[in-house]
Formats: sequence, structure tokens, C-alpha cells
Amino acid sequence: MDDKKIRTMEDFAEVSGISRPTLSKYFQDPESVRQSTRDRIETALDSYDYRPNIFAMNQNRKLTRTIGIVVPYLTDPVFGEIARTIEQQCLIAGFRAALFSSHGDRESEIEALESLRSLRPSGVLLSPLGRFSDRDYIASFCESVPTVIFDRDMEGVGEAFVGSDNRSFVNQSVEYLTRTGEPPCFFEMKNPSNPNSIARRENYKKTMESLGLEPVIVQVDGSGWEFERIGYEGGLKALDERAFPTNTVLCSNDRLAIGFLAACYERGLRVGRGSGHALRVAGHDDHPQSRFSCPSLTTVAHEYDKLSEAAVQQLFDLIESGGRFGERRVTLFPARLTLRSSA
Amino acid sequence: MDDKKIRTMEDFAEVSGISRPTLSKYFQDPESVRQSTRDRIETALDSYDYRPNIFAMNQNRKLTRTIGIVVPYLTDPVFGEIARTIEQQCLIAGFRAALFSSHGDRESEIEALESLRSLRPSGVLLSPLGRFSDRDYIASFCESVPTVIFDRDMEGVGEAFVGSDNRSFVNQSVEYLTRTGEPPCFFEMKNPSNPNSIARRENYKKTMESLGLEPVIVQVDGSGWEFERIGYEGGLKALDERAFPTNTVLCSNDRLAIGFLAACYERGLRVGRGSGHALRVAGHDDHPQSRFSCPSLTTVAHEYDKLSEAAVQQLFDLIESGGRFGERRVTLFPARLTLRSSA
DNA sequence: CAAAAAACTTTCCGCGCGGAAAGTTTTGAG
DNA sequence: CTCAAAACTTTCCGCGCGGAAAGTTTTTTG
Repeated sequence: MDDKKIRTMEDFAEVSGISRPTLSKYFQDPESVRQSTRDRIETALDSYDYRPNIFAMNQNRKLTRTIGIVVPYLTDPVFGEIARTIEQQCLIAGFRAALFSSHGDRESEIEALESLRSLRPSGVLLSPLGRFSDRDYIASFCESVPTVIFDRDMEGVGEAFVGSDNRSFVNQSVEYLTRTGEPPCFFEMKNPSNPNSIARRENYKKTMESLGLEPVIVQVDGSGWEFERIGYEGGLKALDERAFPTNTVLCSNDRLAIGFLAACYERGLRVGRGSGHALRVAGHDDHPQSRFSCPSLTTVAHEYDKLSEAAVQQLFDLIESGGRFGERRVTLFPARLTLRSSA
Repeated sequence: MDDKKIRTMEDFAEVSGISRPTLSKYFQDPESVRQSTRDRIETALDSYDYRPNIFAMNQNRKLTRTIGIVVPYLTDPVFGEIARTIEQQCLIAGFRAALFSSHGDRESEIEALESLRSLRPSGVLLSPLGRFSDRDYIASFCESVPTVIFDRDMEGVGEAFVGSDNRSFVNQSVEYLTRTGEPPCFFEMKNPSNPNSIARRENYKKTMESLGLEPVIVQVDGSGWEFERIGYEGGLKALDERAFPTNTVLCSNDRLAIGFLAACYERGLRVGRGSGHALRVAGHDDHPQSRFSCPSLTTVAHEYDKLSEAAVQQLFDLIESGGRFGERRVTLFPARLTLRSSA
């Protein structure tokens, strides 16, 4: 371990007895050199502890082996979880990950992508804000950087989209709820920024109509990312106004549902199925907290692992295809109904 | 906007009529050139849309103007929130932010720091895992990179620590609970990885003893980061075993408390103060969800903003001091008791 | 074992910028 | 208006690595 003054690849070439260009090849892809050479390099490597200068590398390389990850709101544990999964898969594949959050804000989203662009990433995994995104900017970004959109779609933008099948989500929840009790009312924000929310509302309508039932949509005010608060305050108001004609409430997402459950608790309404309960409540997304709400929340779960894996895989495909697919690829994952106590 | 072939600073010098070295100065610090020159550059800048190559810049610069942020578990909204705040303050100060999560794992923490080291950041804000951290590695990292430790301390490591005063936290909660009802039992994980947890337990003991009361500590099994689950499962067990001699439970942190509340709900125990309630429950941290638990959780709040701000400020001081303070600086923030319905 | 292929070495240049040195222009205080 | 200080320009070199070209060695194939 006499790591004296091995600062450059030249230095390391000298002490390891391998020529600099071969070392260069090795550091870009260890598989690209002969096994015997690789062994010699790796032996020297743990004697001298040298690491190539990342800036000098990326300055000249075409592919920087960096993957950008942009999520709309990192504080939401769902995105935290997704980011975590994706990051680890990138690392395993030998890429570095650069993580950015849009903080729910249009300008921040642009800033993140701008930072990312200057990093010249091999590819980007982007979950856009949705309605608040600067569509034109993002479209032009996707033109210059291989980008896969995930979780929330932006139609026509990017070479691929990987997300959940909102139809499957709502079908399952509505079907279950109507089969086991009164038909559900749909509880949501008036102006959701999330395209998934809009798709879910439309699918709720369609599903109800196809069942010959009257859709009832209860919309509450509120903007921003404090969904629990919005669900809580809007829930109190809706309950007090008796806005729900049936005893079953299907929330657009779990965070809203958790807020709504807090409102029910506040008003002394017992939530759950069976006698002795005033209301049934269900959500969508299987938020990590929904397992520990009171009562635990019946919801429809994403397969986060599969989604993350597929998104990463699509991006790697895209990178290998030189940044272009023939046509936009869309991968949707079905949902899994998760029964708990609330409905 | 004829941004044709302005790829290098040389190109931009030509079209802007400013010499390359002056441009170089400008991009490192706009204040370092004369106002009139700055105006000329900025005028040219929005005509030609040039941005210096970040890799070429950082290759030669001493300070990369990058701040590394490492948190133990990004999926925890508390850290998400802190990371968000810190990131924005760095951006305002003209630094880029590189965000990493240790994912609760020793190896990942080392990997994050290793990645960071190769980025040659101006400074690093690190919230270590705690008991699971490789103390020696982190200490040596702090030797080579200006580092401020925050939120959870690692004694003697890093040039500065910014966090919360756990004594103040526990003092306030214990004092309030004893004053308004039966004295609290302390509910926690058996082997907390978080140094804050350990400090809180010790302070609970001391505070109780100083009040002439017998401390009662209920420890539950479980490891990892699923605190709600641990609180829920351990809570069920403890309730069934009648492990709490008083009707008041003080949880080491809010996530544990949220799990415990779910256990209480499951067992049909009404939580809250006043008659008609079986149990009082309180937590620490003011987790974003604790406002919407059932019932809403009485807790002791961090001043996240101040903490983040102070951590960033300390780091900037440290960077300006050339990476060394005379002696280790410790900044602690007191807590703010936040009364809600649960106690 | 010979010939072809693969892997390696040597040499050279370039990437886009930082920074030093020396000379020139601009600024502002008296 | 004068002159020194401040700000700028010109010129040059270096950072650490990527990558091409041409030559040499090793491995593979029949």
C-alpha cells in the first residue's frame, strides 16, 4: 500500500507495467482487455489505490457513464423509494447516478435538467411534474439527451415511457368496492398536476358507467404537494356537507386518503368494512405509510421494483440503440389490489 | 439567438469581443470583473447561449463549487425535506449540489463518499448512519474533504456538527407529560442505529430521575429502517403484555409512534388526553405524517430550516477557512413542543 | 508449425479550460 | 491633466485523459 504519488494514469502505467492506452481501455470496460492483463491491472490496483480523474475522463469520452434521475418531489417517499431502486441498478450496471428533485416546481425542473445537460449524461430517467412542466423545454431536452419518462407520462415526449396502467388500477378498486358494498364516490383534488390523477378520474367515470352506475366525483380545493393536508381539510368539508351519497370513498391516491382518514377520525366516523363502520375508504399507490394508517388502508399497489427495473432496462436499451428507438415504446404495469382494513 | 457553433470559451470570446481569460474570470465569479464588462458578457450570453464545459472547468480548478450532500436514508421524508432545503441554499450560493443517500447501509455510505471524493467537492454535508458507519473511513474522509456533520453526530469527526439538542427535546416532552398526567414510559428500539436515539434514552432517564420518578424503558426488537412496522409490531406485543405501567407512552421518534398508534387502533385503545381515552402517546421529530396520524401526534419539533441553514453556513465558513477550524464547532438547536391530540 | 487474428505498446495529438506572465488600456483620485 | 492602480488582452503552457495510427507481441486456428 505504498500509494506515493500515483496521480495520473501515466504514473500508474509505470508502476503496473501496463501501457497507458490499455489502462484507458480497462477503466472504460474491464471486459475489453485480456483476462491475464485484467488480473495484472487489478493486482496493481489494490497495491497502489489509483482512481482515474473523473473530469478528465468525461471531458473526452462520448459516453460519460452517468445516468441522470429526476423525480418531481423527493420528499414523497414513493419517489424516494423509486430513486433508491433505480440508483442501485445503475451502480450495478457500472453507471454513476446523478439525482435531482424538481421540488414540485417548474423552474426547479428546468434547472435540474439544465444541470444534467451540462453533465452530458449517457441517459436520463425523468418523472416529470405533469401539468406544471414546461412541455416544450422537456421535449427539446429529450431530443438532445436519451431520455426515458417514467411513472407519470408526458405523451409524445421521450423515446419511451414506463409506468402503471391506471385503467387497471381503477378497474380493480371500483370493481372490488361495488362487488362488496355500495358503489364508490371518487375523491380527488380539483386541479391535479399529476397526469395519473387525471387518467384515474376518467377511468373511474368509464368503469362506473360501464357498470350502469352513476359516477360521483367529489373535488376539493388545494394545490401543491401537501396532499395529506388537502385530503384532511377537503375531507372535513366534504363530510360536513354530506357530499358523499354512498358510504364508500375511493381516493385518487393514498396520500389524499391518509388525510381523509384523519378527517374521518376527527369526526368520529369509524372507517372499515362490516357492521359498526360508517364509511369505507380506499386509495391508490400503496404508499409506505398506508399500511400504518388508522385503519390500515385498502389500496391498489404499484409494482415499484418491476417498474424501476423496466425503466432502467429501457434506458439501457435506448443508450445502446444510440439514443433512438424506431417509435415510442410504452410499458405499463398492472396493479395489485391490496386489501387491508379500511374497505 | 444564432447559437451556431459556439462550443468553446474561445469561440465565445470571439463573438463577444471579450478575451478568454476575462471570460474565465467571469464564469468563476461574475463579481470579479468590472460592471461594464459584466454587462457586455451577459448581453452576449443571452444572444449566444454558451455554457462552459463543466468537466474542463473542474479539471483544473481548485474549487469545483460542488457541495456534496449525504443523508442516511432518502426515503425518510425528514431527510428528503432537509436535503431539499440544503440543496436550494447551495444553489443560491452559486454551488452545485450532488445528492447521495446511504440507503441505511454501511457499504452504500462508503460508496457515496467515494463517489463524492472523486468529484472533488468544495465541501460535504454529511449525516452519517451512526452505529453502522465505518467510523475510521469517515474520519479519514473528513481529513481530506471539508465536511460538516449534521443531524446525527459522530463525536470527534469532522470540523463541525450541527444538530438538535436532544436534551431539550426530551426535557420538554417529559416535563409536559408529567405535568399534565401520569409520567411517561419510554418506547424505543432495542438497538437503535441512530445516535440521537441513544442520547434521547439517556436524557429520558436523567430527566425522570431528576424529577424523582422511576424511568420505564420498553424496548422492542427490530432493525432496519421500517420504523413504523417496528413500532406497530412491537407496540402490539407490548400492549398485549401490559408492558406500560402508566397510561403515557413517549416514543423515541415519530415514525415509531405512528406505528404504535396503529397498534393502539388495532387493539381498540382510544389515544388522547382527557376522559374517554385509554392512553397518551407522544413522539419526537415532528415527522410530516405526524400531523395526519389518528389521532394527530403530540411531538417535539426540529427547526429544520434553521438547522439546514446553520449547517450550510458552517460549511461555507469552513470552506473559506481553508477546510480547517481551530477546534470542532458544535451547534445545537433547541426543540419546540408541538401539542396535538394524542397527548 | 505457419499464418491470421487479437491484444498490446509506443507515439502523437487534441479536448476545453485554468492560470501565469508580460504588455496595453481604462479608471479614478488628486 | 497626471499618474498609479485596476482591469483588461495576448501569449503560452499545463491539466489528465481519450483516441488514432503504426508497429510489436501474444494468442488462436487449421
